[in-house]
Amino acid sequence: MCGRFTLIAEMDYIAELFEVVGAMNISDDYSLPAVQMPARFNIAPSQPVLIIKNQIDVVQKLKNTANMQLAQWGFIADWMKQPPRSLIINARSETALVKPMFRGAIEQNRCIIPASGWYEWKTIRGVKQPFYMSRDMSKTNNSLLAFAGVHSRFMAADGSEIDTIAIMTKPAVGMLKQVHGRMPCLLPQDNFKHWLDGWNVRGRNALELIDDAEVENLKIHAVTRDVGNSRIDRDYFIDEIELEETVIKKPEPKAQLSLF
DNA sequence: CCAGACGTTGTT
DNA sequence: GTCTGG
DNA sequence: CCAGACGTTGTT
DNA sequence: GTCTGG
Repeated sequence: MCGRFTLIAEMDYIAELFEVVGAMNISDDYSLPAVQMPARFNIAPSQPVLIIKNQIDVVQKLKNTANMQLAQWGFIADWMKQPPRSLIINARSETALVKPMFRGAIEQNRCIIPASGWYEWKTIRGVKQPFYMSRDMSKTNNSLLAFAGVHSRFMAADGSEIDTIAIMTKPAVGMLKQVHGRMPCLLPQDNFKHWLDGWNVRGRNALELIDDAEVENLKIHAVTRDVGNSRIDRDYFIDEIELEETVIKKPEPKAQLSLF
Protein backbone atom coordinates (compact mmCIF):
# COMPACT_ATOMS: atom_id res chain seq x y z
CA MET A 1 0.00 0.00 0.00
CA CYS A 2 1.23 3.42 0.56
CA GLY A 3 1.64 4.71 4.08
CA ARG A 4 4.74 6.87 3.82
CA PHE A 5 6.29 8.79 0.92
CA THR A 6 8.63 11.57 -0.14
CA LEU A 7 8.40 14.80 -2.10
CA ILE A 8 11.82 16.21 -2.80
CA ALA A 9 11.32 18.29 -5.95
CA GLU A 10 11.38 22.08 -6.11
CA MET A 11 7.91 23.59 -6.10
CA ASP A 12 8.61 25.22 -9.45
CA TYR A 13 9.41 21.83 -10.94
CA ILE A 14 6.21 20.34 -9.55
CA ALA A 15 4.16 23.24 -10.86
CA GLU A 16 5.72 22.75 -14.27
CA LEU A 17 4.63 19.11 -14.37
CA PHE A 18 1.06 20.15 -13.60
CA GLU A 19 0.89 23.03 -16.05
CA VAL A 20 -0.86 20.55 -18.34
CA VAL A 21 -3.91 20.85 -16.11
CA GLY A 22 -3.54 24.56 -15.53
CA ALA A 23 -2.03 24.29 -12.07
CA MET A 24 0.14 27.31 -11.59
CA ASN A 25 0.77 27.49 -7.86
CA ILE A 26 -0.01 31.15 -7.65
CA SER A 27 -2.25 32.96 -5.24
CA ASP A 28 -5.45 34.69 -6.34
CA ASP A 29 -3.69 38.01 -6.76
CA TYR A 30 -0.97 36.38 -8.88
CA SER A 31 1.77 37.87 -6.70
CA LEU A 32 3.04 34.92 -4.72
CA PRO A 33 3.37 31.17 -4.90
CA ALA A 34 0.18 29.80 -3.37
CA VAL A 35 1.92 26.93 -1.65
CA GLN A 36 5.43 26.44 -0.38
CA MET A 37 6.77 23.19 0.96
CA PRO A 38 10.28 22.14 1.88
CA ALA A 39 11.77 18.89 0.60
CA ARG A 40 10.15 16.07 2.55
CA PHE A 41 11.81 12.67 3.04
CA ASN A 42 9.26 11.23 5.44
CA ILE A 43 5.67 12.28 4.79
CA ALA A 44 3.43 10.41 7.22
CA PRO A 45 -0.33 10.03 7.73
CA SER A 46 -1.99 12.99 9.47
CA GLN A 47 0.52 15.42 8.00
CA PRO A 48 -0.16 18.09 5.38
CA VAL A 49 0.50 16.89 1.84
CA LEU A 50 0.68 18.76 -1.43
CA ILE A 51 -2.23 17.99 -3.75
CA ILE A 52 -3.53 19.11 -7.10
CA LYS A 53 -7.28 19.32 -7.45
CA ASN A 54 -9.76 21.21 -9.53
CA GLN A 55 -11.23 24.37 -8.14
CA ILE A 56 -15.00 24.32 -8.06
CA ASP A 57 -15.97 27.31 -5.99
CA VAL A 58 -13.58 30.10 -6.92
CA VAL A 59 -13.86 32.93 -9.39
CA GLN A 60 -15.24 31.96 -12.77
CA LYS A 61 -11.98 32.23 -14.68
CA LEU A 62 -10.47 29.48 -12.56
CA LYS A 63 -13.55 27.27 -12.45
CA ASN A 64 -12.67 23.64 -13.00
CA THR A 65 -9.00 24.36 -13.51
CA ALA A 66 -6.46 22.76 -11.26
CA ASN A 67 -4.49 24.34 -8.50
CA MET A 68 -1.98 23.25 -5.92
CA GLN A 69 -2.80 23.28 -2.26
CA LEU A 70 -2.17 21.45 1.00
CA ALA A 71 -4.49 18.86 2.51
CA GLN A 72 -4.40 16.59 5.52
CA TRP A 73 -3.55 12.95 4.85
CA GLY A 74 -6.45 11.10 6.45
CA PHE A 75 -9.77 11.07 4.62
CA ILE A 76 -12.91 12.30 6.39
CA ALA A 77 -16.07 12.08 4.29
CA ASP A 78 -18.00 15.33 4.05
CA TRP A 79 -21.09 13.84 5.73
CA MET A 80 -19.21 12.67 8.82
CA LYS A 81 -19.93 14.50 12.03
CA GLN A 82 -16.73 13.33 13.67
CA PRO A 83 -13.45 12.11 12.22
CA PRO A 84 -13.26 8.31 12.18
CA ARG A 85 -11.45 6.84 15.15
CA SER A 86 -8.53 5.73 13.01
CA LEU A 87 -7.01 7.50 10.04
CA ILE A 88 -8.23 6.50 6.60
CA ILE A 89 -5.08 6.92 4.57
CA ASN A 90 -5.87 4.68 1.59
CA ALA A 91 -8.87 3.87 -0.59
CA ARG A 92 -9.02 0.57 -2.46
CA SER A 93 -9.49 1.25 -6.15
CA GLU A 94 -11.23 -2.12 -6.56
CA THR A 95 -14.13 -1.10 -4.32
CA ALA A 96 -14.13 2.70 -4.05
CA LEU A 97 -17.05 3.08 -6.48
CA VAL A 98 -19.44 1.26 -4.17
CA LYS A 99 -18.15 2.11 -0.69
CA PRO A 100 -20.27 4.72 1.11
CA MET A 101 -17.09 6.31 2.40
CA PHE A 102 -15.55 6.94 -1.01
CA ARG A 103 -18.37 6.78 -3.55
CA GLY A 104 -18.96 10.52 -3.63
CA ALA A 105 -15.31 11.45 -3.76
CA ILE A 106 -14.34 8.99 -6.49
CA GLU A 107 -17.08 10.47 -8.68
CA GLN A 108 -16.58 14.16 -8.00
CA ASN A 109 -13.56 14.88 -5.83
CA ARG A 110 -10.49 13.24 -7.29
CA CYS A 111 -7.06 14.70 -6.72
CA ILE A 112 -3.42 14.00 -7.49
CA ILE A 113 -0.65 13.69 -4.93
CA PRO A 114 2.81 14.34 -6.40
CA ALA A 115 5.57 12.20 -4.91
CA SER A 116 9.23 11.49 -5.49
CA GLY A 117 8.93 7.98 -4.10
CA TRP A 118 7.34 5.88 -1.39
CA TYR A 119 8.31 3.45 1.34
CA GLU A 120 7.10 -0.06 2.06
CA TRP A 121 8.04 -2.25 5.00
CA LYS A 122 8.68 -5.97 4.72
CA THR A 123 9.25 -8.14 7.75
CA ILE A 124 12.33 -10.25 7.14
CA ARG A 125 13.27 -12.71 9.89
CA GLY A 126 11.61 -10.55 12.49
CA VAL A 127 13.09 -7.29 11.23
CA LYS A 128 10.76 -4.68 9.78
CA GLN A 129 12.90 -3.55 6.88
CA PRO A 130 11.85 -0.45 4.91
CA PHE A 131 12.35 -0.22 1.15
CA TYR A 132 12.20 2.85 -1.03
CA MET A 133 10.51 2.91 -4.41
CA SER A 134 11.37 5.73 -6.80
CA ARG A 135 12.00 6.43 -10.43
CA ASP A 136 15.16 5.04 -11.97
CA MET A 137 16.58 8.17 -13.54
CA SER A 138 18.49 6.12 -16.08
CA LYS A 139 15.13 5.14 -17.56
CA THR A 140 13.22 8.43 -17.40
CA ASN A 141 13.90 12.13 -17.27
CA ASN A 142 11.07 13.04 -14.91
CA SER A 143 11.63 12.22 -11.26
CA LEU A 144 8.06 12.79 -10.10
CA LEU A 145 5.30 10.27 -9.59
CA ALA A 146 1.60 11.13 -9.47
CA PHE A 147 -0.53 9.20 -6.97
CA ALA A 148 -4.27 9.04 -7.63
CA GLY A 149 -6.25 10.29 -4.64
CA VAL A 150 -9.65 11.27 -3.38
CA HIS A 151 -10.39 14.49 -1.58
CA SER A 152 -13.00 15.64 0.92
CA ARG A 153 -13.66 18.92 2.63
CA PHE A 154 -14.64 18.14 6.20
CA MET A 155 -16.44 20.58 8.46
CA ALA A 156 -15.73 19.98 12.12
CA ALA A 157 -18.31 20.51 14.84
CA ASP A 158 -16.89 23.95 15.57
CA GLY A 159 -17.43 25.01 11.96
CA SER A 160 -13.80 24.89 10.92
CA GLU A 161 -13.07 23.25 7.57
CA ILE A 162 -10.17 21.06 6.57
CA ASP A 163 -9.32 19.44 3.27
CA THR A 164 -8.51 15.76 3.62
CA ILE A 165 -7.28 13.08 1.24
CA ALA A 166 -6.71 9.36 0.86
CA ILE A 167 -4.30 7.75 -1.59
CA MET A 168 -5.85 5.10 -3.84
CA THR A 169 -4.28 1.65 -3.88
CA LYS A 170 -4.32 -1.47 -6.07
CA PRO A 171 -2.65 -4.87 -6.09
CA ALA A 172 1.09 -4.55 -6.63
CA VAL A 173 2.43 -5.39 -10.08
CA GLY A 174 5.79 -6.51 -11.39
CA MET A 175 8.84 -6.21 -9.20
CA LEU A 176 6.87 -4.34 -6.55
CA LYS A 177 5.30 -7.63 -5.49
CA GLN A 178 8.66 -8.70 -4.06
CA VAL A 179 8.29 -6.10 -1.35
CA HIS A 180 4.59 -5.65 -0.79
CA GLY A 181 1.22 -6.83 -2.01
CA ARG A 182 -0.26 -3.43 -2.72
CA MET A 183 0.85 -0.19 -4.31
CA PRO A 184 -0.40 3.35 -4.84
CA CYS A 185 -2.38 3.97 -8.03
CA LEU A 186 -0.17 5.85 -10.49
CA LEU A 187 -1.28 8.29 -13.15
CA PRO A 188 0.62 9.16 -16.34
CA GLN A 189 0.81 12.85 -17.14
CA ASP A 190 -1.44 12.43 -20.16
CA ASN A 191 -4.25 11.34 -17.84
CA PHE A 192 -4.00 14.11 -15.23
CA LYS A 193 -6.65 16.27 -16.83
CA HIS A 194 -9.31 13.56 -17.08
CA TRP A 195 -8.57 12.26 -13.60
CA LEU A 196 -9.22 15.69 -12.12
CA ASP A 197 -12.34 16.38 -14.19
CA GLY A 198 -15.16 15.43 -11.88
CA TRP A 199 -17.68 17.19 -14.09
CA ASN A 200 -17.19 15.21 -17.27
CA VAL A 201 -15.47 11.97 -16.25
CA ARG A 202 -17.36 9.41 -14.22
CA GLY A 203 -15.64 7.44 -11.50
CA ARG A 204 -15.60 4.16 -13.39
CA ASN A 205 -13.92 5.83 -16.35
CA ALA A 206 -11.51 7.67 -14.09
CA LEU A 207 -10.29 4.38 -12.65
CA GLU A 208 -9.29 3.26 -16.14
CA LEU A 209 -6.81 6.15 -16.22
CA ILE A 210 -4.65 4.40 -13.63
CA ASP A 211 -1.64 2.99 -15.45
CA ASP A 212 0.96 0.39 -14.48
CA ALA A 213 3.43 1.21 -17.22
CA GLU A 214 5.41 3.44 -14.91
CA VAL A 215 6.36 0.49 -12.71
CA GLU A 216 8.90 -0.53 -15.35
CA ASN A 217 10.78 2.70 -14.65
CA LEU A 218 10.97 2.26 -10.89
CA LYS A 219 13.84 1.06 -8.76
CA ILE A 220 13.67 -0.45 -5.29
CA HIS A 221 16.30 -0.35 -2.59
CA ALA A 222 16.55 -0.97 1.14
CA VAL A 223 16.88 2.08 3.37
CA THR A 224 17.59 2.84 7.01
CA ARG A 225 15.07 1.76 9.60
CA ASP A 226 15.28 5.30 10.98
CA VAL A 227 12.57 6.24 8.51
CA GLY A 228 10.09 4.36 10.68
CA ASN A 229 10.03 7.27 13.13
CA SER A 230 7.68 9.76 11.53
CA ARG A 231 8.90 12.52 13.83
CA ILE A 232 12.21 12.56 12.01
CA ASP A 233 12.78 13.79 8.45
CA ARG A 234 16.33 13.48 7.08
CA ASP A 235 17.72 13.30 3.59
CA TYR A 236 19.67 10.09 4.24
CA PHE A 237 16.37 8.20 4.62
CA ILE A 238 16.31 7.59 0.88
CA ASP A 239 19.92 6.41 0.64
CA GLU A 240 20.47 2.81 -0.37
CA ILE A 241 21.85 0.48 2.29
CA GLU A 242 23.14 -3.06 2.09
CA LEU A 243 20.30 -5.33 3.08
CA GLU A 244 22.57 -8.02 4.59
CA GLU A 245 23.86 -5.76 7.32
CA THR A 246 20.51 -4.93 8.84
CA VAL A 247 19.02 -8.37 8.47
CA ILE A 248 21.97 -10.53 9.46
CA LYS A 249 22.75 -8.57 12.60
CA LYS A 250 19.51 -9.70 14.16
CA PRO A 251 19.57 -13.23 15.56
CA GLU A 252 17.43 -15.79 13.87
CA PRO A 253 14.15 -16.01 15.74
CA LYS A 254 13.59 -19.22 17.67
CA ALA A 255 12.34 -21.87 15.33
CA GLN A 256 8.69 -22.65 15.73
CA LEU A 257 8.50 -25.88 17.71
CA SER A 258 5.84 -28.24 16.64
CA LEU A 259 3.56 -29.18 19.48
CA PHE A 260 3.06 -32.63 18.01
C1' DC B 1 -38.88 1.84 12.46
C1' DC B 2 -34.15 3.46 14.67
C1' DA B 3 -29.17 2.89 15.72
C1' DG B 4 -24.85 2.50 14.18
C1' DA B 5 -21.49 1.99 10.81
C1' DC B 6 -19.24 3.92 7.09
C1' DG B 7 -11.84 2.15 6.07
C1' DT B 8 -7.23 -0.01 5.17
C1' DT B 9 -3.38 -2.69 6.24
C1' DG B 10 -1.18 -7.01 7.77
C1' DT B 11 -0.94 -11.75 9.90
C1' DT B 12 7.13 -14.89 10.72
C1' DG C 1 -2.65 -5.94 22.88
C1' DT C 2 -4.31 -1.45 21.46
C1' DC C 3 -4.47 3.32 20.95
C1' DT C 4 -2.45 7.93 19.72
C1' DG C 5 0.58 11.00 17.35
C1' DG C 6 3.23 12.19 13.46
C1' DC D 1 2.69 3.42 7.62
C1' DC D 2 5.62 2.98 12.28
C1' DA D 3 6.93 4.35 17.06
C1' DG D 4 5.82 4.94 21.48
C1' DA D 5 2.83 5.07 25.17
C1' DC D 6 0.00 2.59 28.10
C1' DG D 7 -0.79 5.39 35.38
C1' DT D 8 -1.49 7.65 39.86
C1' DT D 9 -0.37 10.55 43.59
C1' DG D 10 0.76 15.02 45.22
C1' DT D 11 3.77 18.55 44.27
C1' DT D 12 7.34 24.78 45.28
C1' DG E 1 -25.63 10.83 3.20
C1' DT E 2 -26.82 5.88 2.83
C1' DC E 3 -26.73 1.21 4.04
C1' DT E 4 -27.11 -2.79 7.30
C1' DG E 5 -28.71 -5.16 11.28
C1' DG E 6 -32.05 -5.88 14.66
